[in-house]
Amino acid sequence: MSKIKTRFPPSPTGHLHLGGARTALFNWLFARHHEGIFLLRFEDTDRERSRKEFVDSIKEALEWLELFWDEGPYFQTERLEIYASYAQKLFEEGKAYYCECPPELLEKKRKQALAEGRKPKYDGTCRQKGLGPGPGRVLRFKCPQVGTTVVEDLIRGPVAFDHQELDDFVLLRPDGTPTYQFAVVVDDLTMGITHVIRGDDHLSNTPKQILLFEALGAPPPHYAHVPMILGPDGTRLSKRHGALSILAYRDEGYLPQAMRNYLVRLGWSYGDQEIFSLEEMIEKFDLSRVSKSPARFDPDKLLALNAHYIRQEDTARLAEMVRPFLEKLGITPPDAQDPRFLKAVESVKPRARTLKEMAEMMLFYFVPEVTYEEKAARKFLTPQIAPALAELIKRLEALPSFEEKALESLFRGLAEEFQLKLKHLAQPVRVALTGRTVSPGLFEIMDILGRETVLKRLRKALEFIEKEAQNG
RNA sequence: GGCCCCAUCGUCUAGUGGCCUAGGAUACUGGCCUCUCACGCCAGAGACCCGGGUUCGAGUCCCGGUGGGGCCGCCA
Repeated sequence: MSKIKTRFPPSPTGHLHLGGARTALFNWLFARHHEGIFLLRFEDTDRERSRKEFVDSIKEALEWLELFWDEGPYFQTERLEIYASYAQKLFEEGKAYYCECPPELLEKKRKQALAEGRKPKYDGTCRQKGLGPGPGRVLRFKCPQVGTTVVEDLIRGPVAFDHQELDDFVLLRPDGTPTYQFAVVVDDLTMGITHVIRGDDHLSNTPKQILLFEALGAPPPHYAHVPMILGPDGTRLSKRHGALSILAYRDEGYLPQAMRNYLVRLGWSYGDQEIFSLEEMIEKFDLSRVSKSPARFDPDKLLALNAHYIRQEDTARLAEMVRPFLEKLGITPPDAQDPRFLKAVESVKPRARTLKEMAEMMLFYFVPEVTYEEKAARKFLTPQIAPALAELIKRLEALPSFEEKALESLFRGLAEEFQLKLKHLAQPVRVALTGRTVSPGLFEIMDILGRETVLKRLRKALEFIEKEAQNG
Protein backbone atom coordinates (compact mmCIF):
# COMPACT_ATOMS: atom_id res chain seq x y z
CA MET A 1 0.00 0.00 0.00
CA SER A 2 1.25 3.43 -0.85
CA LYS A 3 1.92 5.94 1.86
CA ILE A 4 -1.06 7.36 3.73
CA LYS A 5 -1.48 11.11 3.51
CA THR A 6 -3.97 13.20 5.48
CA ARG A 7 -4.52 16.90 5.71
CA PHE A 8 -5.94 19.56 7.98
CA PRO A 9 -7.36 22.46 5.98
CA PRO A 10 -8.62 25.27 8.19
CA SER A 11 -9.76 28.54 6.74
CA PRO A 12 -8.03 31.37 8.57
CA THR A 13 -11.24 33.18 9.40
CA GLY A 14 -11.16 32.45 13.11
CA HIS A 15 -9.19 30.76 15.87
CA LEU A 16 -8.78 27.01 16.15
CA HIS A 17 -11.71 25.75 18.17
CA LEU A 18 -12.59 22.40 19.74
CA GLY A 19 -14.13 20.88 16.64
CA GLY A 20 -11.25 21.87 14.41
CA ALA A 21 -8.71 20.69 16.93
CA ARG A 22 -10.31 17.28 17.12
CA THR A 23 -10.41 17.00 13.34
CA ALA A 24 -6.73 17.90 13.25
CA LEU A 25 -6.01 15.36 15.99
CA PHE A 26 -7.81 12.54 14.18
CA ASN A 27 -6.00 13.31 10.92
CA TRP A 28 -2.69 13.54 12.71
CA LEU A 29 -3.25 10.29 14.62
CA PHE A 30 -4.34 8.45 11.51
CA ALA A 31 -1.25 9.59 9.65
CA ARG A 32 1.06 8.73 12.55
CA HIS A 33 -0.56 5.36 13.07
CA HIS A 34 0.11 4.46 9.47
CA GLU A 35 3.48 6.17 9.40
CA GLY A 36 2.12 8.49 6.78
CA ILE A 37 2.15 12.22 6.20
CA PHE A 38 0.03 14.91 7.80
CA LEU A 39 -0.11 18.21 5.97
CA LEU A 40 -1.42 21.63 6.79
CA ARG A 41 -3.19 23.77 4.24
CA PHE A 42 -4.85 27.13 4.69
CA GLU A 43 -8.01 27.60 2.69
CA ASP A 44 -7.85 31.34 2.34
CA THR A 45 -9.69 31.97 -0.91
CA ASP A 46 -12.24 34.07 0.95
CA ARG A 47 -10.05 37.12 0.99
CA GLU A 48 -12.61 39.24 2.78
CA ARG A 49 -12.53 37.18 5.92
CA SER A 50 -9.12 35.52 5.89
CA ARG A 51 -6.59 37.10 8.21
CA LYS A 52 -2.91 36.58 8.88
CA GLU A 53 -3.44 36.66 12.63
CA PHE A 54 -5.64 33.59 12.39
CA VAL A 55 -3.02 31.75 10.36
CA ASP A 56 -0.61 32.43 13.20
CA SER A 57 -2.99 31.54 15.99
CA ILE A 58 -4.04 28.28 14.30
CA LYS A 59 -0.42 27.29 13.87
CA GLU A 60 0.30 28.22 17.46
CA ALA A 61 -2.62 26.14 18.71
CA LEU A 62 -1.56 23.13 16.66
CA GLU A 63 1.95 23.43 18.00
CA TRP A 64 0.70 23.74 21.54
CA LEU A 65 -1.19 20.48 21.06
CA GLU A 66 1.98 19.03 19.55
CA LEU A 67 0.23 18.18 16.32
CA PHE A 68 3.16 18.97 14.09
CA TRP A 69 2.66 18.88 10.34
CA ASP A 70 5.04 17.15 7.97
CA GLU A 71 4.21 19.22 4.94
CA GLY A 72 3.05 22.74 4.29
CA PRO A 73 1.55 24.97 5.30
CA TYR A 74 0.14 25.55 1.85
CA PHE A 75 -1.95 28.58 1.01
CA GLN A 76 -4.61 28.38 -1.63
CA THR A 77 -4.11 31.98 -2.63
CA GLU A 78 -0.59 31.00 -3.71
CA ARG A 79 -1.89 28.26 -5.96
CA LEU A 80 -4.22 30.23 -8.18
CA GLU A 81 -2.52 29.23 -11.46
CA ILE A 82 -2.98 25.58 -10.61
CA TYR A 83 -6.73 25.98 -10.15
CA ALA A 84 -6.90 28.05 -13.32
CA SER A 85 -5.24 25.35 -15.38
CA TYR A 86 -7.54 22.63 -14.06
CA ALA A 87 -10.51 24.88 -14.72
CA GLN A 88 -9.32 25.48 -18.24
CA LYS A 89 -9.09 21.74 -18.76
CA LEU A 90 -12.65 21.17 -17.59
CA PHE A 91 -13.90 24.01 -19.78
CA GLU A 92 -12.12 22.71 -22.86
CA GLU A 93 -13.47 19.24 -22.32
CA GLY A 94 -16.99 20.61 -22.08
CA LYS A 95 -17.29 19.62 -18.43
CA ALA A 96 -17.74 23.18 -17.25
CA TYR A 97 -19.33 26.29 -18.70
CA TYR A 98 -19.43 30.01 -18.13
CA CYS A 99 -22.49 31.62 -16.63
CA GLU A 100 -23.54 35.24 -16.74
CA CYS A 101 -26.51 35.13 -14.42
CA PRO A 102 -26.39 38.11 -12.07
CA PRO A 103 -25.94 37.07 -8.44
CA GLU A 104 -28.87 39.22 -7.33
CA LEU A 105 -31.18 37.31 -9.62
CA LEU A 106 -29.91 33.96 -8.39
CA GLU A 107 -30.37 35.08 -4.83
CA LYS A 108 -33.93 36.09 -5.61
CA LYS A 109 -34.67 32.73 -7.20
CA ARG A 110 -33.14 30.93 -4.24
CA LYS A 111 -35.30 32.76 -1.75
CA GLN A 112 -38.35 32.18 -3.84
CA ALA A 113 -37.67 28.45 -4.10
CA LEU A 114 -37.19 28.20 -0.36
CA ALA A 115 -40.38 30.13 0.26
CA GLU A 116 -42.29 27.81 -2.05
CA GLY A 117 -40.84 24.78 -0.33
CA ARG A 118 -38.71 23.72 -3.27
CA LYS A 119 -35.04 22.84 -3.13
CA PRO A 120 -33.02 25.85 -4.24
CA LYS A 121 -30.93 24.86 -7.24
CA TYR A 122 -29.25 26.66 -10.10
CA ASP A 123 -31.70 26.33 -12.99
CA GLY A 124 -29.10 25.89 -15.74
CA THR A 125 -29.97 29.08 -17.61
CA CYS A 126 -26.49 29.39 -19.10
CA ARG A 127 -25.80 25.69 -19.57
CA GLN A 128 -26.38 25.68 -23.32
CA LYS A 129 -25.32 29.24 -24.12
CA GLY A 130 -21.81 28.26 -25.08
CA LEU A 131 -20.39 31.33 -23.33
CA GLY A 132 -16.65 31.94 -23.06
CA PRO A 133 -14.87 33.68 -20.22
CA GLY A 134 -15.79 37.31 -19.69
CA PRO A 135 -16.27 39.99 -17.08
CA GLY A 136 -18.70 39.10 -14.36
CA ARG A 137 -18.93 35.50 -15.49
CA VAL A 138 -18.43 32.48 -13.27
CA LEU A 139 -17.37 29.00 -14.32
CA ARG A 140 -19.86 26.31 -13.39
CA PHE A 141 -19.45 22.57 -13.23
CA LYS A 142 -21.70 20.67 -15.61
CA CYS A 143 -23.11 18.26 -13.09
CA PRO A 144 -24.67 15.01 -14.29
CA GLN A 145 -28.44 15.19 -13.91
CA VAL A 146 -29.22 11.51 -13.69
CA GLY A 147 -27.76 8.66 -11.73
CA THR A 148 -26.34 8.48 -8.23
CA THR A 149 -23.00 8.83 -6.55
CA VAL A 150 -22.19 6.63 -3.60
CA VAL A 151 -19.82 7.87 -0.93
CA GLU A 152 -18.04 4.85 0.56
CA ASP A 153 -17.57 6.43 3.93
CA LEU A 154 -15.07 4.71 6.21
CA ILE A 155 -17.14 5.53 9.26
CA ARG A 156 -20.71 5.40 7.98
CA GLY A 157 -20.56 2.90 5.18
CA PRO A 158 -22.06 3.63 1.77
CA VAL A 159 -24.17 6.78 1.46
CA ALA A 160 -26.00 7.34 -1.82
CA PHE A 161 -26.83 10.73 -3.31
CA ASP A 162 -29.14 11.22 -6.24
CA HIS A 163 -27.70 13.52 -8.90
CA GLN A 164 -31.05 15.27 -9.09
CA GLU A 165 -30.20 16.75 -5.70
CA LEU A 166 -27.06 18.37 -7.09
CA ASP A 167 -26.80 21.46 -9.26
CA ASP A 168 -24.21 23.14 -11.46
CA PHE A 169 -22.15 24.68 -8.68
CA VAL A 170 -19.60 27.43 -9.20
CA LEU A 171 -15.96 26.50 -9.72
CA LEU A 172 -14.40 29.90 -10.42
CA ARG A 173 -15.56 33.35 -9.37
CA PRO A 174 -15.45 36.25 -11.86
CA ASP A 175 -12.04 37.26 -10.45
CA GLY A 176 -10.69 33.81 -11.21
CA THR A 177 -10.40 32.61 -7.62
CA PRO A 178 -11.67 29.09 -6.98
CA THR A 179 -14.56 28.28 -4.69
CA TYR A 180 -14.15 25.86 -1.82
CA GLN A 181 -15.48 22.80 -3.66
CA PHE A 182 -13.10 23.24 -6.55
CA ALA A 183 -10.01 24.24 -4.59
CA VAL A 184 -10.41 21.31 -2.21
CA VAL A 185 -10.59 18.79 -5.01
CA VAL A 186 -7.66 20.24 -6.96
CA ASP A 187 -5.61 20.38 -3.77
CA ASP A 188 -6.47 16.91 -2.54
CA LEU A 189 -5.71 15.62 -6.01
CA THR A 190 -2.43 17.41 -6.59
CA MET A 191 -1.21 16.93 -3.02
CA GLY A 192 -1.84 13.21 -3.18
CA ILE A 193 -4.22 13.05 -0.23
CA THR A 194 -5.27 9.45 0.41
CA HIS A 195 -7.69 9.98 3.31
CA VAL A 196 -10.01 12.87 3.96
CA ILE A 197 -11.08 12.87 7.60
CA ARG A 198 -13.39 15.78 8.32
CA GLY A 199 -16.55 16.93 10.04
CA ASP A 200 -19.87 15.46 9.30
CA ASP A 201 -21.05 18.78 7.91
CA HIS A 202 -19.11 17.96 4.74
CA LEU A 203 -20.86 14.70 4.00
CA SER A 204 -23.37 16.40 1.70
CA ASN A 205 -20.55 18.07 -0.21
CA THR A 206 -18.77 14.83 -0.87
CA PRO A 207 -20.72 13.66 -3.95
CA LYS A 208 -19.90 16.96 -5.67
CA GLN A 209 -16.26 16.47 -4.91
CA ILE A 210 -16.25 12.86 -6.10
CA LEU A 211 -17.90 13.97 -9.34
CA LEU A 212 -15.17 16.56 -9.79
CA PHE A 213 -12.48 13.95 -9.25
CA GLU A 214 -14.12 11.84 -11.91
CA ALA A 215 -14.33 14.76 -14.30
CA LEU A 216 -10.65 15.36 -13.72
CA GLY A 217 -9.96 11.71 -14.46
CA ALA A 218 -8.57 10.92 -11.02
CA PRO A 219 -9.70 8.48 -8.33
CA PRO A 220 -11.11 10.22 -5.27
CA PRO A 221 -9.49 9.75 -1.86
CA HIS A 222 -11.08 7.71 0.91
CA TYR A 223 -13.54 9.70 2.99
CA ALA A 224 -14.30 9.48 6.70
CA HIS A 225 -16.87 11.82 8.20
CA VAL A 226 -16.66 12.23 11.93
CA PRO A 227 -19.63 13.43 13.96
CA MET A 228 -19.63 17.05 15.00
CA ILE A 229 -19.04 18.39 18.47
CA LEU A 230 -22.05 20.14 19.93
CA GLY A 231 -22.32 22.53 22.84
CA PRO A 232 -23.45 21.29 26.27
CA ASP A 233 -27.01 22.14 25.28
CA GLY A 234 -26.91 20.04 22.13
CA THR A 235 -26.85 22.92 19.70
CA ARG A 236 -24.01 23.94 17.51
CA LEU A 237 -20.88 24.88 19.42
CA SER A 238 -20.63 28.63 19.68
CA LYS A 239 -19.19 31.48 21.67
CA ARG A 240 -22.01 31.14 24.16
CA HIS A 241 -20.53 27.84 25.31
CA GLY A 242 -17.47 29.40 26.83
CA ALA A 243 -13.97 29.79 25.52
CA LEU A 244 -13.96 29.01 21.84
CA SER A 245 -10.31 29.07 20.99
CA ILE A 246 -7.96 26.24 21.94
CA LEU A 247 -5.46 28.88 22.97
CA ALA A 248 -7.94 30.20 25.50
CA TYR A 249 -7.77 26.84 27.25
CA ARG A 250 -4.02 27.07 27.32
CA ASP A 251 -4.34 30.49 28.93
CA GLU A 252 -6.77 29.11 31.49
CA GLY A 253 -4.11 26.63 32.57
CA TYR A 254 -5.08 23.47 30.76
CA LEU A 255 -2.36 21.01 29.79
CA PRO A 256 -2.04 19.98 26.15
CA GLN A 257 -2.06 16.29 27.00
CA ALA A 258 -5.35 16.73 28.88
CA MET A 259 -6.84 18.56 25.93
CA ARG A 260 -5.71 15.86 23.53
CA ASN A 261 -6.99 13.09 25.76
CA TYR A 262 -10.34 14.81 26.09
CA LEU A 263 -10.62 15.42 22.38
CA VAL A 264 -9.61 11.93 21.31
CA ARG A 265 -12.36 10.44 23.46
CA LEU A 266 -15.00 12.65 21.90
CA GLY A 267 -16.31 10.32 19.27
CA TRP A 268 -13.63 7.69 19.60
CA SER A 269 -13.20 4.96 22.16
CA TYR A 270 -11.05 1.97 22.92
CA GLY A 271 -13.05 -0.31 25.18
CA ASP A 272 -13.17 1.08 28.70
CA GLN A 273 -9.89 2.91 28.49
CA GLU A 274 -10.09 6.59 29.39
CA ILE A 275 -6.48 7.66 29.73
CA PHE A 276 -4.17 7.56 26.73
CA SER A 277 -0.61 8.66 26.36
CA LEU A 278 0.28 10.11 23.00
CA GLU A 279 2.02 6.86 22.07
CA GLU A 280 -1.04 4.83 23.00
CA MET A 281 -3.31 7.07 20.97
CA ILE A 282 -1.13 6.64 17.93
CA GLU A 283 -0.93 2.92 18.41
CA LYS A 284 -4.62 2.39 19.06
CA PHE A 285 -6.34 5.01 16.93
CA ASP A 286 -8.54 3.51 14.32
CA LEU A 287 -11.36 4.89 12.19
CA SER A 288 -13.54 1.84 12.77
CA ARG A 289 -13.88 2.83 16.43
CA VAL A 290 -15.11 6.32 15.68
CA SER A 291 -18.75 6.73 16.64
CA LYS A 292 -21.44 7.98 14.32
CA SER A 293 -23.40 10.15 16.69
CA PRO A 294 -22.57 13.71 17.61
CA ALA A 295 -20.93 14.41 20.97
CA ARG A 296 -21.61 17.24 23.37
CA PHE A 297 -18.81 19.20 24.87
CA ASP A 298 -18.59 18.63 28.64
CA PRO A 299 -16.34 21.17 30.37
CA ASP A 300 -16.47 19.15 33.62
CA LYS A 301 -14.90 16.13 32.07
CA LEU A 302 -12.17 18.20 30.49
CA LEU A 303 -11.51 19.73 33.90
CA ALA A 304 -11.35 16.29 35.55
CA LEU A 305 -8.90 15.10 32.93
CA ASN A 306 -6.79 18.19 33.42
CA ALA A 307 -6.71 17.59 37.16
CA HIS A 308 -5.58 14.05 36.47
CA TYR A 309 -2.73 15.20 34.27
CA ILE A 310 -1.66 17.83 36.76
CA ARG A 311 -1.38 15.16 39.46
CA GLN A 312 0.54 13.03 37.00
CA GLU A 313 2.94 15.74 35.92
CA ASP A 314 6.45 16.03 37.20
CA THR A 315 6.62 18.66 39.96
CA ALA A 316 9.63 20.44 38.53
CA ARG A 317 7.90 20.82 35.18
CA LEU A 318 4.72 22.01 36.87
CA ALA A 319 6.76 24.61 38.71
CA GLU A 320 8.03 25.87 35.40
CA MET A 321 4.52 25.92 33.93
CA VAL A 322 2.86 27.69 36.82
CA ARG A 323 5.31 30.60 36.91
CA PRO A 324 3.63 32.66 34.20
CA PHE A 325 0.31 32.25 35.99
CA LEU A 326 1.82 33.59 39.19
CA GLU A 327 3.22 36.52 37.26
CA LYS A 328 -0.25 37.26 35.98
CA LEU A 329 -1.36 37.50 39.61
CA GLY A 330 1.30 40.10 40.26
CA ILE A 331 3.79 37.80 41.97
CA THR A 332 7.42 37.53 41.03
CA PRO A 333 7.75 33.77 41.13
CA PRO A 334 10.83 32.14 42.63
CA ASP A 335 13.26 30.27 40.48
CA ALA A 336 11.75 27.01 39.26
CA GLN A 337 14.58 25.09 40.94
CA ASP A 338 14.03 26.69 44.35
CA PRO A 339 13.34 23.75 46.71
CA ARG A 340 10.75 25.69 48.66
CA PHE A 341 8.94 26.62 45.49
CA LEU A 342 8.97 22.97 44.49
CA LYS A 343 7.49 22.01 47.84
CA ALA A 344 4.85 24.67 47.45
CA VAL A 345 3.91 23.30 44.04
CA GLU A 346 3.82 19.80 45.48
CA SER A 347 1.42 20.96 48.17
CA VAL A 348 -1.21 22.23 45.73
CA LYS A 349 -0.69 19.56 43.09
CA PRO A 350 -3.51 17.23 44.19
CA ARG A 351 -5.82 20.17 44.78
CA ALA A 352 -5.62 22.24 41.61
CA ARG A 353 -7.51 21.41 38.46
CA THR A 354 -5.82 24.01 36.27
CA LEU A 355 -2.54 25.89 36.40
CA LYS A 356 -4.52 29.02 37.01
CA GLU A 357 -6.18 27.51 40.07
CA MET A 358 -2.80 26.29 41.15
CA ALA A 359 -1.36 29.79 41.04
CA GLU A 360 -4.30 31.15 43.00
CA MET A 361 -3.93 28.47 45.65
CA MET A 362 -0.22 29.23 45.98
CA LEU A 363 -0.68 32.93 46.30
CA PHE A 364 -0.51 33.00 50.10
CA TYR A 365 3.02 31.59 50.06
CA PHE A 366 4.31 34.67 48.30
CA VAL A 367 2.29 37.66 49.40
CA PRO A 368 4.11 40.04 51.73
CA GLU A 369 1.02 40.45 53.88
CA VAL A 370 -1.90 38.04 54.27
CA THR A 371 -5.37 39.45 53.89
CA TYR A 372 -8.07 37.58 55.75
CA GLU A 373 -11.27 36.45 54.18
CA GLU A 374 -13.86 38.25 56.24
CA LYS A 375 -15.93 35.22 57.17
CA ALA A 376 -12.85 33.20 58.02
CA ALA A 377 -11.45 35.88 60.31
CA ARG A 378 -14.75 36.41 62.08
CA LYS A 379 -15.17 32.73 62.78
CA PHE A 380 -11.63 31.75 63.75
CA LEU A 381 -9.62 34.78 64.81
CA THR A 382 -11.46 35.27 68.08
CA PRO A 383 -10.36 36.44 71.55
CA GLN A 384 -10.94 32.91 72.90
CA ILE A 385 -8.13 31.51 70.79
CA ALA A 386 -5.69 34.32 71.54
CA PRO A 387 -4.04 32.71 74.62
CA ALA A 388 -3.36 29.51 72.71
CA LEU A 389 -1.91 31.50 69.81
CA ALA A 390 0.31 33.47 72.14
CA GLU A 391 1.60 30.28 73.71
CA LEU A 392 2.08 28.77 70.26
CA ILE A 393 4.27 31.66 69.22
CA LYS A 394 6.50 31.16 72.25
CA ARG A 395 6.95 27.49 71.60
CA LEU A 396 7.54 27.91 67.90
CA GLU A 397 10.28 30.39 68.68
CA ALA A 398 11.93 27.76 70.83
CA LEU A 399 11.32 24.76 68.58
CA PRO A 400 14.70 23.29 67.64
CA SER A 401 13.72 21.92 64.26
CA PHE A 402 11.00 23.61 62.24
CA GLU A 403 9.76 20.70 60.23
CA GLU A 404 6.49 18.81 59.75
CA LYS A 405 6.82 16.06 62.33
CA ALA A 406 8.05 18.29 65.11
CA LEU A 407 5.38 20.86 64.33
CA GLU A 408 2.65 18.30 64.43
CA SER A 409 3.61 16.92 67.85
CA LEU A 410 3.97 20.45 69.17
CA PHE A 411 0.45 21.23 67.96
CA ARG A 412 -1.02 18.06 69.40
CA GLY A 413 0.57 18.70 72.76
CA LEU A 414 -0.53 22.31 72.85
CA ALA A 415 -4.09 21.48 71.85
CA GLU A 416 -4.31 18.98 74.64
CA GLU A 417 -3.05 21.47 77.22
CA PHE A 418 -5.67 23.99 76.17
CA GLN A 419 -8.29 21.25 76.03
CA LEU A 420 -8.88 21.89 72.38
CA LYS A 421 -9.38 19.48 69.54
CA LEU A 422 -6.58 19.75 67.05
CA LYS A 423 -8.85 21.26 64.44
CA HIS A 424 -9.92 24.03 66.79
CA LEU A 425 -6.34 25.11 67.00
CA ALA A 426 -5.49 24.32 63.41
CA GLN A 427 -8.19 26.37 61.75
CA PRO A 428 -7.32 29.69 63.44
CA VAL A 429 -3.67 29.12 62.61
CA ARG A 430 -4.60 28.30 59.03
CA VAL A 431 -6.49 31.57 58.74
CA ALA A 432 -3.57 33.42 60.30
CA LEU A 433 -1.14 31.93 57.83
CA THR A 434 -3.20 31.86 54.64
CA GLY A 435 -6.17 34.13 55.20
CA ARG A 436 -8.48 31.28 54.26
CA THR A 437 -10.13 28.25 55.80
CA VAL A 438 -8.97 25.99 53.01
CA SER A 439 -5.36 25.23 52.26
CA PRO A 440 -2.82 22.43 51.94
CA GLY A 441 -1.84 20.60 55.12
CA LEU A 442 -1.04 22.98 57.95
CA PHE A 443 2.34 21.54 58.93
CA GLU A 444 3.29 21.26 55.31
CA ILE A 445 2.69 24.94 54.69
CA MET A 446 4.44 25.95 57.92
CA ASP A 447 7.48 24.04 56.84
CA ILE A 448 7.41 25.75 53.45
CA LEU A 449 6.73 29.20 54.83
CA GLY A 450 9.55 28.92 57.35
CA ARG A 451 9.80 30.02 60.94
CA GLU A 452 10.24 33.76 60.25
CA THR A 453 7.15 34.12 58.14
CA VAL A 454 5.03 31.88 60.32
CA LEU A 455 5.85 33.87 63.43
CA LYS A 456 5.30 37.15 61.67
CA ARG A 457 1.88 36.09 60.46
CA LEU A 458 0.88 34.67 63.83
CA ARG A 459 1.82 37.90 65.61
CA LYS A 460 -0.13 39.84 63.08
CA ALA A 461 -3.15 37.64 63.76
CA LEU A 462 -2.86 38.33 67.48
CA GLU A 463 -2.77 42.05 66.83
CA PHE A 464 -5.75 41.70 64.58
CA ILE A 465 -7.72 39.92 67.33
CA GLU A 466 -6.80 42.62 69.83
CA LYS A 467 -7.79 45.40 67.52
CA GLU A 468 -11.08 43.78 66.69
CA ALA A 469 -11.84 43.37 70.41
CA GLN A 470 -11.25 47.06 71.00
CA ASN A 471 -13.48 48.09 68.11
CA GLY A 472 -16.17 45.88 69.60
C1' G B 1 -39.43 22.63 2.36
C1' G B 2 -36.03 18.75 -0.19
C1' C B 3 -31.96 15.50 0.59
C1' C B 4 -28.44 13.27 3.99
C1' C B 5 -26.69 11.62 8.84
C1' C B 6 -27.57 10.14 13.87
C1' A B 7 -30.26 7.97 18.45
C1' U B 8 -27.51 3.38 25.53
C1' C B 9 -27.25 6.73 32.56
C1' G B 10 -27.24 14.50 32.87
C1' U B 11 -22.57 14.11 29.74
C1' C B 12 -18.50 11.00 27.10
C1' U B 13 -18.95 6.02 25.97
C1' A B 14 -18.53 -0.02 26.15
C1' G B 15 -21.78 -3.25 23.65
C1' U B 16 -21.33 -6.14 16.49
C1' G B 17 -28.19 -11.84 18.48
C1' G B 18 -27.61 -15.45 24.10
C1' C B 19 -21.49 -13.68 28.33
C1' C B 20 -26.60 -7.58 29.84
C1' U B 21 -29.13 -8.63 36.63
C1' A B 22 -26.57 -3.32 30.47
C1' G B 23 -19.92 -2.23 32.01
C1' G B 24 -16.37 2.07 32.53
C1' A B 25 -15.44 7.47 32.96
C1' U B 26 -17.32 12.18 34.56
C1' A B 27 -20.83 14.81 37.37
C1' C B 28 -24.07 13.84 41.75
C1' U B 29 -25.17 11.54 46.89
C1' G B 30 -23.43 8.91 51.32
C1' G B 31 -19.31 6.78 54.07
C1' C B 32 -14.03 5.97 55.33
C1' C B 33 -9.32 8.65 55.77
C1' U B 34 -8.47 13.53 58.18
C1' C B 35 -5.94 19.84 60.99
C1' U B 36 -9.48 22.39 56.45
C1' C B 37 -9.94 21.39 51.31
C1' A B 38 -8.43 18.16 47.88
C1' C B 39 -6.25 13.33 46.67
C1' G B 40 -7.22 8.16 47.68
C1' C B 41 -10.58 4.14 48.98
C1' C B 42 -15.67 2.06 49.54
C1' A B 43 -20.83 2.32 48.54
C1' G B 44 -25.35 4.41 46.14
C1' A B 45 -28.56 6.53 42.64
C1' G B 46 -28.78 7.00 37.35
C1' A B 47 -29.79 4.84 30.42
C1' C B 48 -31.08 0.87 25.82
C1' C B 49 -36.41 7.36 22.22
C1' C B 50 -41.47 5.14 20.77
C1' G B 51 -44.26 1.43 17.86
C1' G B 52 -44.27 -2.69 14.80
C1' G B 53 -41.76 -6.86 12.78
C1' U B 54 -37.60 -11.00 12.09
C1' U B 55 -35.87 -14.80 15.67
C1' C B 56 -36.26 -20.04 20.36
C1' G B 57 -33.98 -15.30 21.94
C1' A B 58 -33.01 -8.06 20.23
C1' G B 59 -29.71 -2.63 23.27
C1' U B 60 -27.70 -5.40 19.09
C1' C B 61 -31.09 -7.03 12.59
C1' C B 62 -35.45 -4.78 9.38
C1' C B 63 -39.53 -1.11 8.73
C1' G B 64 -42.26 3.16 10.41
C1' G B 65 -42.69 7.23 13.70
C1' U B 66 -40.53 10.87 16.82
C1' G B 67 -36.45 13.75 18.22
C1' G B 68 -31.61 15.98 17.27
C1' G B 69 -27.91 17.48 13.75
C1' G B 70 -26.09 18.71 8.81
C1' C B 71 -26.25 20.39 3.67
C1' C B 72 -29.02 22.90 -0.05
C1' G B 73 -23.84 30.26 -1.23
C1' C B 74 -19.79 33.64 -6.49
C1' C B 75 -18.56 30.94 2.90
C1' A B 76 -15.44 27.12 4.11
